[in-house]
Amino acid sequence: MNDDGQTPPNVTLEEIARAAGVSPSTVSRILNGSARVLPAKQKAVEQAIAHFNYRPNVLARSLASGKTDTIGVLTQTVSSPFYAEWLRGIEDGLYEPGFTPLFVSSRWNVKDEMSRMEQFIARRVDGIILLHAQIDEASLIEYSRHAPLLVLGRSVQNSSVLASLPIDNLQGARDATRHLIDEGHRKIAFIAGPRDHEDAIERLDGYRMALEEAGVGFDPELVEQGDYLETGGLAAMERLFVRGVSFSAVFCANDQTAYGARLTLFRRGLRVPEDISLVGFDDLPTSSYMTPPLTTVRQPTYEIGRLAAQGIVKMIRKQSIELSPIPLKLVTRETTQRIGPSPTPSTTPAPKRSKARRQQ
Amino acid sequence: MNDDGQTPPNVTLEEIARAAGVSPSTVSRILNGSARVLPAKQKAVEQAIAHFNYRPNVLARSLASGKTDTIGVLTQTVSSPFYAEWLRGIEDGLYEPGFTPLFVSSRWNVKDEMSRMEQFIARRVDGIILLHAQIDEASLIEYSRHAPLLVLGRSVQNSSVLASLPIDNLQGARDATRHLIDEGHRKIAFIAGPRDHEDAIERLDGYRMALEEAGVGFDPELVEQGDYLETGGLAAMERLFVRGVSFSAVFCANDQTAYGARLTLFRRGLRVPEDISLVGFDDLPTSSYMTPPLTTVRQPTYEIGRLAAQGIVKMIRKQSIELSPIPLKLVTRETTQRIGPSPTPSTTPAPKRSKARRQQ
DNA sequence: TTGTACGCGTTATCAC
DNA sequence: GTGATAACGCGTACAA
Repeated sequence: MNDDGQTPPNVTLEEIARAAGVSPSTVSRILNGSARVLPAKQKAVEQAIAHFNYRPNVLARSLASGKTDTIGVLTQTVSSPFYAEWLRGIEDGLYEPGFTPLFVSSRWNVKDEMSRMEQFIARRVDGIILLHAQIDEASLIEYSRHAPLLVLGRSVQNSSVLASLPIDNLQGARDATRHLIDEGHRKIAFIAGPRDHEDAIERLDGYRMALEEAGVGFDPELVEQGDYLETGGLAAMERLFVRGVSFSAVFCANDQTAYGARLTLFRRGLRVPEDISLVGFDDLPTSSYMTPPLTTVRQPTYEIGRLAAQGIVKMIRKQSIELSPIPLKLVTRETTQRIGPSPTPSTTPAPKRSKARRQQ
Repeated sequence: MNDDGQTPPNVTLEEIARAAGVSPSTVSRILNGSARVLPAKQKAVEQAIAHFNYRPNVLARSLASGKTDTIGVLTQTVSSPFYAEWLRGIEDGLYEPGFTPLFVSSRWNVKDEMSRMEQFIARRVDGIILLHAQIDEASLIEYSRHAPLLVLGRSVQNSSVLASLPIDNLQGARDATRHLIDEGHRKIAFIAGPRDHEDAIERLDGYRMALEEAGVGFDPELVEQGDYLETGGLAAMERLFVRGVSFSAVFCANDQTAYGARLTLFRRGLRVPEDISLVGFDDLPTSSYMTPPLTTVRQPTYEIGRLAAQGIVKMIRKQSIELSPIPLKLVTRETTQRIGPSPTPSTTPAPKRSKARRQQ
């Protein structure tokens, strides 16, 4: 255990105290600013700290103080471009109040989600943010006895230690579909997300609702199953053609699905939007760089992430918070186009051009 | 401090011991399997654990044992699609050996990088993986005295506690450029990455080297400055046109840059690859879904991440590791096309079609 | 095989 | 203001 040159020379608070000729408590006080100390001692300690390059042991500190300044963040996968923005927002929002996020992925698996939650509790995180968690509500309540929980993209029975920030997928999908209808489309296909995803179901519902509200009627034939991934969109689009159904527009449950669908259209030599209009959902950073730029429903993920970070911190500090559902907004770009007998007798409506949106 | 129904009912090892009628050390032994215990006691303890829903306090455990089973992962930004794959690989690779990654972003800022390193050390992580870190080598060596370091995308003086896994950007860029030359291109523009990024410089060098090797010669006029982001690619491409230089192909320092450049081409009504060939670098998951699918240099990021995870674990266990530089491979898709007087007297070469590549 | 006692590095509660 | 002293929850020699 002696210094062989390789052993980490981790200095302790006690050694600093000895070097500075004060007691450990004084050093601790200076470190935390928890009380006034004579300037002379203050200086001596600071010099010792600098000299030995002392770094307080976070674990010991947490063990003694009972708080870790750590927030567990349960995401489905760190690698999805969609979650990435959320994580960035959370990280940024947590930075200023001095908390560190602990990101883990559960791979869309409820069992994994629960084991990750156990890990969080074992690590004594001060709070937890869950993204699209599928854990049942009873378990959430149980977990919330250990640390405040903030659930994103879902609605649960709120309490002082369990909050939720729902996202209005239904409204977003309805707006998008209505936009296509307004542009004259009647045969609008839909490529759905995973059957067991709450938000995927809501988006399907929004699509259906808009159709019915407009008197167009919902046609199951026009719906194909996707999986929120590019491959799924690609295959679903292909099946739509193989089945021979006719349509002038396609609404995809998310942007990645739209990317896949767009490739199938390209393969088949169909133009977007001249032949087929295309709409996505999420507004991923790259969607404004699709060819042509994708019309989609924007989810302000980064901002939501920041909101969530601020929210969980407030909960930890036992302050009350109120979270109103996040509204989504349609971003009209260039993959949609008016179709059919135009109400106004224009000859060839020029394709609209919205300015390219900046990506951070 | 009494149970008011809200206080986290965190059971301790000692309470388990009392409930099971054994000593704390016995419980500890059972938890860690560090010694044989009478089946009867074993069972009693396990029942108590289940009954009280006991979860060992990770902090206390780490403080006592001196290891945290945690790996600090310093990334530049969690939100980049490029890093996302690395992180996923790292997380997966760390899972089996029982380590937890601690992801933090330094936002391409050396000062942030160093403060994050301090945090890692303060948290007593068992090892650290750095992605594209710009910290000077002397500091790295200093940090490596506290925990083994593995540096990705860079080459440093290796030791038993400091390893690096270089990525051969130069070779990748050279291959890509050579491919364009082979296809008959002579005027090949290049949109560079940030001036202070080592890999960006290497890619520029590879481009230049290929040109010189082929006797085409390097022309500074054909080089524009980008920033590895879509906006940068968009603007750089635009400047290329404004400056009036002529070219038949564009090689972008990374895929995101290519996305931006592609949009400018679209805006100007130029077809890819019929009018201009386009090549990227990285092979992001969405690049195979670009319209048309992007020819690019593939970096096996996920696999590199797994390799890194395994590597750092070995270093922690004081096993020797050997990391050979990662070769990159050109993936020929549909944004490049033969040009000019074709050596073989074909009339109109049909655009090549590679099968769409799966994403994860 | 099992229990006791101490240490891990801090914070917090006391007196002084 | 400052310094002992006792937690914090667990691992682990050491002894039994």
